[in-house]
Amino acid sequence: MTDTFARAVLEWFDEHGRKHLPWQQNITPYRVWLSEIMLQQTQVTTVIPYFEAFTQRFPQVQDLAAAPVDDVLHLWTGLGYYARARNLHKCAQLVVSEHGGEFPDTVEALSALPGIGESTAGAIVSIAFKKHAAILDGNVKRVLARYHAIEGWPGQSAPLKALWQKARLHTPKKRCNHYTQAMMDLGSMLCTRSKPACELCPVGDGCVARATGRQLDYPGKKPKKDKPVKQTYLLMLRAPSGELLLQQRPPTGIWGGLWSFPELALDQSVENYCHEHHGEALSLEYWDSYRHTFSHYHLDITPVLVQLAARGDKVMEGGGTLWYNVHQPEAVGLAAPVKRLLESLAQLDPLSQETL
DNA sequence: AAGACGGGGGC
DNA sequence: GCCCCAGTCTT
Repeated sequence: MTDTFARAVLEWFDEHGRKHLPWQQNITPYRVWLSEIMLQQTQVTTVIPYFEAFTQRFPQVQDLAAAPVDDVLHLWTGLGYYARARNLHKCAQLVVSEHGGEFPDTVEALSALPGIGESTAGAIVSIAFKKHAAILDGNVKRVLARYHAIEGWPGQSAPLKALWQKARLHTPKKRCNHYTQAMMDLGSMLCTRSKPACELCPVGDGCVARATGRQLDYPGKKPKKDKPVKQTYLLMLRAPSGELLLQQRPPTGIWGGLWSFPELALDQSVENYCHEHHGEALSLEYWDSYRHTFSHYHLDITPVLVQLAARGDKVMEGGGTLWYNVHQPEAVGLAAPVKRLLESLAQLDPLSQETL
């Protein structure tokens, strides 16, 4: 029997829910999976153009599995959390090699794949396979925390466990796909973080937070920590041809697998570094510093444009380095600040397109 | 259980 | 500026 909560949510969905998002058309497990991975910690309006680009470039999971990981990171550039892109690629390869190119249809099997946790698995099972499974993403957490007045920050295990219990309790066996979509819509359209539209809410009557006027107290906030500040030079080493030296970052950590400018700690001498690794520098241009903030620290970046006298043979070609022509860009993943700097350099140096 | 992991948008 | 977002993985 469908409980009254689910029934009210479904009724609201029929009238007001979103049904025209790109991944809601031509629904397949591949498209649902791709959208769910992109939507992890990322908002719908940001995701849409990336989803379109990916489905155009990789229409089937086999296309994604067969692509070089650099192509995947290139298309992912700007979305953030780049481990998602690496896991996406690995997952596609596993679906092809271990599952015959078809996504499994159980939470257990899906959760075993890289990048898919219990909530994403539940979303795929319910939306793509139309089977019974619960989800618990940021929207559902907010709706349920308010409705049931669940105290505490969901990053802690007790509140999280309580929220999962309520999520499973309310998830109906019938129309589970619509219910899953409906809860996400409810959270993003009505039960918003700062100005919930409780008067329009289909479950407002039973909501404890509304009854007590404490909507904004739920869900509990993450305890804040001071973010440390790190500082770095980003060296834009320019060859006589105008090309810029990029290095590939290690697969894990900040900007994992992306291509970036060589970094240098602020207490190091740019002059010495350049001379040791790249020979004579004709000029050094220190650009204005700016702050790039991550979820857990601030990075104060000082870009330095270095005009090299020669490309230099101390840098090996391939094996983690490349010379990047801003007018003939390689299909590689770039961290957002690096992409912006390269765009500035392209503006600065319109002549170099004649050099190739 | 806690920390790591991006970038963008709302306010 | 600060906060949060269609979470997952590692330690």
